[in-house]
Amino acid sequence: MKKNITIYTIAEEAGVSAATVSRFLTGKAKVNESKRRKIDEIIKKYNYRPNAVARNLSNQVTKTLGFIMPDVTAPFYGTVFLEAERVALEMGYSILLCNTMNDNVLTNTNVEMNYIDFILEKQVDGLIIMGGHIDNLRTAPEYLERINTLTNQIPLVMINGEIRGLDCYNITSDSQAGINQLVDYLVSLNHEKIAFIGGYMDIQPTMRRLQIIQESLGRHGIGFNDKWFIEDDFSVQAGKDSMEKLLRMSDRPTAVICVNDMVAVGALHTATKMGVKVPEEMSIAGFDNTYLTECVVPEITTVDLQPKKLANTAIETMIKHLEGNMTDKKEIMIKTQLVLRDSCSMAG
Amino acid sequence: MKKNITIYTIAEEAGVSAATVSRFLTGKAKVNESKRRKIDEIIKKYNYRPNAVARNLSNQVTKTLGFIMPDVTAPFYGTVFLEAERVALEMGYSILLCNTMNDNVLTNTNVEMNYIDFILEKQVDGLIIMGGHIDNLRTAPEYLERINTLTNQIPLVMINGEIRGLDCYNITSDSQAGINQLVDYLVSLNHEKIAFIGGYMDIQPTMRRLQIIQESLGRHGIGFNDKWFIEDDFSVQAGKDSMEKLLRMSDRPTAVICVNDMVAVGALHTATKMGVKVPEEMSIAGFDNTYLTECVVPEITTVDLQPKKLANTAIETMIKHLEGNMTDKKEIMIKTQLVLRDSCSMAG
DNA sequence: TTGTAGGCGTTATCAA
DNA sequence: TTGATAACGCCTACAA
Repeated sequence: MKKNITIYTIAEEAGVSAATVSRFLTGKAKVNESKRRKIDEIIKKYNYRPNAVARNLSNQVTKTLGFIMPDVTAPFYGTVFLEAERVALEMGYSILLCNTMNDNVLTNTNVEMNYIDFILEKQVDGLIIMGGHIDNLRTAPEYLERINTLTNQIPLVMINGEIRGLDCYNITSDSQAGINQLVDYLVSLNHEKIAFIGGYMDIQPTMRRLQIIQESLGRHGIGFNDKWFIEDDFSVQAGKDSMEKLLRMSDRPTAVICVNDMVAVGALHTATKMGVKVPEEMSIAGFDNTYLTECVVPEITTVDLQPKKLANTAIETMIKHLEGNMTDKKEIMIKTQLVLRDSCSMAG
Repeated sequence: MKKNITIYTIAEEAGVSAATVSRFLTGKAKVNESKRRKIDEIIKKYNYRPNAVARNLSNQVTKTLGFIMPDVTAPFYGTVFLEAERVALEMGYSILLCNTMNDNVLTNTNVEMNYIDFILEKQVDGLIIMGGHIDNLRTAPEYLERINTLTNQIPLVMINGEIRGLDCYNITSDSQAGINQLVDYLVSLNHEKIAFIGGYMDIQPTMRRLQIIQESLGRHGIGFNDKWFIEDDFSVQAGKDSMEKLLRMSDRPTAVICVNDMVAVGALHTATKMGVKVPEEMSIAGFDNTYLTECVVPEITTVDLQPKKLANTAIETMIKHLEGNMTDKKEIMIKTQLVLRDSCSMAG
């Protein structure tokens, strides 16, 4: 049972009080030059590091941000997280990450709620939530209630969440612009039979995208065939399965917009395997502009959601808030933009 | 400045002492049924959660594991992390993740060393390190020194690290079996001109894999042409560039083993774009068996490193150690295995 | 079964 | 500029 090296160990050996060592450590008050050197020496001798737990308790601040998301493993989420971590670190904060993917997306909100409690117990200074139940159209009432009380307990930033009337910051991808560009582009390529695959109907981003597509098509006087909305999840496998369904139809679309790049990659995979040439016989477009789009041939045309921008806006907004530089703007939109690659061409 | 709700708030209102509330919370001692109910009621009324920071300080234990890796965004690492998080959570631990990717892989070890200090300050109970400098053949001496002292400060588990003589647990992929299978397979397909691309020469996994390939080929009486080892990093782009170099050679290999799946996907991308048919004209194999291999056409033959097994072995070993159920086995090998898909065929 | 008191490692206040 | 001392919120002997 060897004793911990604490600020007292250092103080004693340096012949000063703990308070002085503390001042040396925080740099918040002057310390005599000679004592300063002595303290520094002892600290090095013991390889002493201040105990962050004690420090946090004393300061009532942890310089830690909770980050809840479905799954870092998905390229889009991963990119957002990595950038968030980078920016946070730069600003002296660290991130406590929780993946809720194991939670059932459509029903059980227990995991996510437990995570929230779990994170709060750790006394994070702020909480960032991306994706997940937060944008489920039929969010369980008790969950909504929980989120609501949450906003009184801790500063909250939501990334692409959709719950209205919540007292928190919302960083949102402005899908409108990107989708309009995409639809205009497809129409300019003479596509009129356009499908939309992937995503759950119950979840806002899915519905929202579909809606905007429909409106956008409408502006060109083109209708959307409901049969060509194939609901599934957000995975590569979903893309594979959905594309297969489309290809088995007697009346096929000529272009497919996918709810994200993973689905797009899956769709491309199936089309290619079934001998349907992309883009000659079938155009495919994705969402997110993750690195996946550049892994496959043809490379996939997609809508860039600027994950890094999303991330650093979220972190900076949070930290500004925490450090008292309040922003009055609670709603921040991040532009999206069409990225042209090789997976779309003239409708056959 | 509203007051925090503490164990005292609860105690007072429930008409008991803080100690009793604490007992209720930890369940480590009996408390009278009626008081028990009263306490429970007050806790619910205030939505009270014990402060983990204070608890950690008091217990001298954080139930938190530090996890250092290069980049969660890479599918292999991401999978390992996610599984680690899952298992840890199940066992009552949480994970503090640090990505060192921003650190320059070949030179600067400062970031990684800073991360270590940073994590130690947070008083994690154990540290898990995967990839990174840890296996650089020419690790800076001061870094080695740091790692060495580290093993005296905190339990350490390394995943696929390669520093010898360190007093820590090593969870290592037994590449041998998988690679032998792969080489045997390629040779059985009549390949004799086999290339190896991606990875840094200075890093153990790269060198190790190359070595095993050479030995394995040797057993078949086949030599390895050094010109066909193309050094680069571990990215998709590396695969693209390396394949292009190979294809520009007058004397081309007929099969390419890639240091990981990302490189393999990149290699496939370039081959396809340059009109070289895979696998008919060029066989490609990867490493890791990440989901990427099933995103592309043809799907990629690869060596499965069992990332989940790696992860839960690491976590379980660590927690067993922490909770006193010492294991004497410090070196644990995880089997690897060839996974056949569609990217290899008979040498033309 | 319960309460009191001291400790976990820092920081901050107040005198000196 | 420095040193005592009292928080910070919880846990755990020890005593009752």
